[in-house]
Amino acid sequence: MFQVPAKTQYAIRALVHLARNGSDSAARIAEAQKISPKYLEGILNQLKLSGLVASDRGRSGGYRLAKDSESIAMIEVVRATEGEIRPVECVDRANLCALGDLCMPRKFWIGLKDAVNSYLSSVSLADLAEDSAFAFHANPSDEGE
Amino acid sequence: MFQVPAKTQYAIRALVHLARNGSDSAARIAEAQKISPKYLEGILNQLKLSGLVASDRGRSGGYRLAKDSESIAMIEVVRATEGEIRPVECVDRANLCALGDLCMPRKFWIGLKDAVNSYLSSVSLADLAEDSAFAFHANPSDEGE
DNA sequence: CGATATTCCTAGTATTCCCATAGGATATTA
DNA sequence: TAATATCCTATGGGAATACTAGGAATATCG
Repeated sequence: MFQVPAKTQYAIRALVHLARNGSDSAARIAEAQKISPKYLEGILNQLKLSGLVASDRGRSGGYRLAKDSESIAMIEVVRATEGEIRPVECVDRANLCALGDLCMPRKFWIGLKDAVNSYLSSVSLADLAEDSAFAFHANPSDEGE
Repeated sequence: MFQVPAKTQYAIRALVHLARNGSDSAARIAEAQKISPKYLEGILNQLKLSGLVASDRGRSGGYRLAKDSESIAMIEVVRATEGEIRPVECVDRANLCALGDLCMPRKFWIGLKDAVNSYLSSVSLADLAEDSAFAFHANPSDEGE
């Protein structure tokens, strides 16, 4: 469950690459990050449409971050590639659910959405770009074996 | 993103039905909950293998909860239908990731996993079964329109 | 005993989504 | 003008999802 699509993982790695290297072409990012070049092109375009990166065409063109990595929250990246966090359709449609009274788990899903949104909002691209070993979480998983 | 599969939604609704009604056949649960009957059969079987429900065959058989609804955490339900929460493959494989140094987002994903696990562990089936309007979350979403 | 109602098991299928590839049009610059 | 980019559209393979179908095994009730 909650398997993150390759597209989102690629987007994140590409953005970290830009945060660290400043500016680069899609082809070079793809090579450095071991991502299918043509596929990455489309992803970068999507990130551009969402305002996360800017691009320049032509011979010495390429992509760069459209704003400081500190001010890019990871939830923006996820929204850019996958849209809004929405465990079930009815979470953000007020009380309109086709199931009516059968939709008793709705508040439960809203709680899940809030938990995920809250975490993704608390981490910035800059946090990922600095490669020091830091903890994102309060209740760390077992790492010790 | 994070779209919850129909299977998991069905499992939850079926379990709430059992928590409220005590015991029932797959066919009647399916009818009451508007779920494809044959599909639900398989799901209930899966829940049985995970130890969440018990079953009796034969004419007056059916399904019932294998333990109190208070002691069934929602994470158990999710694990029963979808397996472990695992945003990316390498989250629970210590530091062994095929990407090696390129896997800088690993700690980020572990943090997400922890956030989701923590929430799903904090809610019980009993919480869902009582139909009073209660809040599962600390930072509620906008509900006001 | 026999009809009925149930769970249990296996196989198949239609659809959808994801990931990637291909080819080229458009733009910029050295 | 040649080279190097981004940008745009279309397409295909593969996997997963959500069912569907048919029946075997099991228990109950008259």
